[in-house]
Amino acid sequence: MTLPHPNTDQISLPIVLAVLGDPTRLAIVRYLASKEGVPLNCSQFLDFGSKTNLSYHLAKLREAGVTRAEVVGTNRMITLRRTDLDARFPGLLDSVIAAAGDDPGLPAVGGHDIELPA
Amino acid sequence: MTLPHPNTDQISLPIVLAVLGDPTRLAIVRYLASKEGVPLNCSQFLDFGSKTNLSYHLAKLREAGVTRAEVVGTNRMITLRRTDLDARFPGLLDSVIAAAGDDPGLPAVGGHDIELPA
DNA sequence: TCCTTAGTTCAAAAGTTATTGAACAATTGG
DNA sequence: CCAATTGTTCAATAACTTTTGAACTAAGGA
Repeated sequence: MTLPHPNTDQISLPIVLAVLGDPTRLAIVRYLASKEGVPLNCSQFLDFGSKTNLSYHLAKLREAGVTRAEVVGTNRMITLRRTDLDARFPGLLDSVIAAAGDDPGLPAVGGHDIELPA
Repeated sequence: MTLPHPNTDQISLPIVLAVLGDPTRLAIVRYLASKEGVPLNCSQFLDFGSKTNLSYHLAKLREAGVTRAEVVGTNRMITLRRTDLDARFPGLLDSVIAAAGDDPGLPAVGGHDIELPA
């Protein structure tokens, strides 16, 4: 059970830009970038939309080649395709994330503080 | 007769990304970047669409803060807002233009060779 | 096995964007 | 003034995107 992803060389600039041009998806990518290296499942994005809506936006991100989704049991572990994006479009992701961080029109990346077991 | 443009600090990242996510507009921006410093009027973009359609796309670019349009007689001289974009979103425009140049899925920037007077 | 959890799929509705042609406005040159 | 040039606006349409709830699948635990 693997989900379809484009190869690195199939990632298209206009599609990536259009996908990042949606505020919900930009927020998701910002959050992923802030937790880089940590695979997150879909429930951890529920602040950004309903379950159904997230399924839609996460599929868009995956199909554009921005994220990778790995099936682990009933979970989809989502990661940023940072290495692939940097190889394909050097500097693009960094400048987008830096720009999003500076944009006062966008919400700060949420805490999502993890409750650690006592 | 001046056309409305956002101030530099009003330029919004998701809007810029969405605007650049359209292939026609990305081509226009690439062309503008390749002719940087040279103000172009709308007719010089006719390769990218019909007159009406260009009016639509150029308005989107202008309203997003990506281009500036100056009224000179019956012409609108179009320029990239490179300085403003670089100030607002450092590195973004450069990485987008570099990425577009590398994307084999996108057409090369057209020649539009100017006929110099003899 | 049954129940729960995680996420997808489907169809409908609502909203947005892109494209077109016809009509229009404004400036320039003859 | 008249005609040409430059570009906009309008209305219609087509196409696409986003959002929603209900139904569904698949894996895991009791």
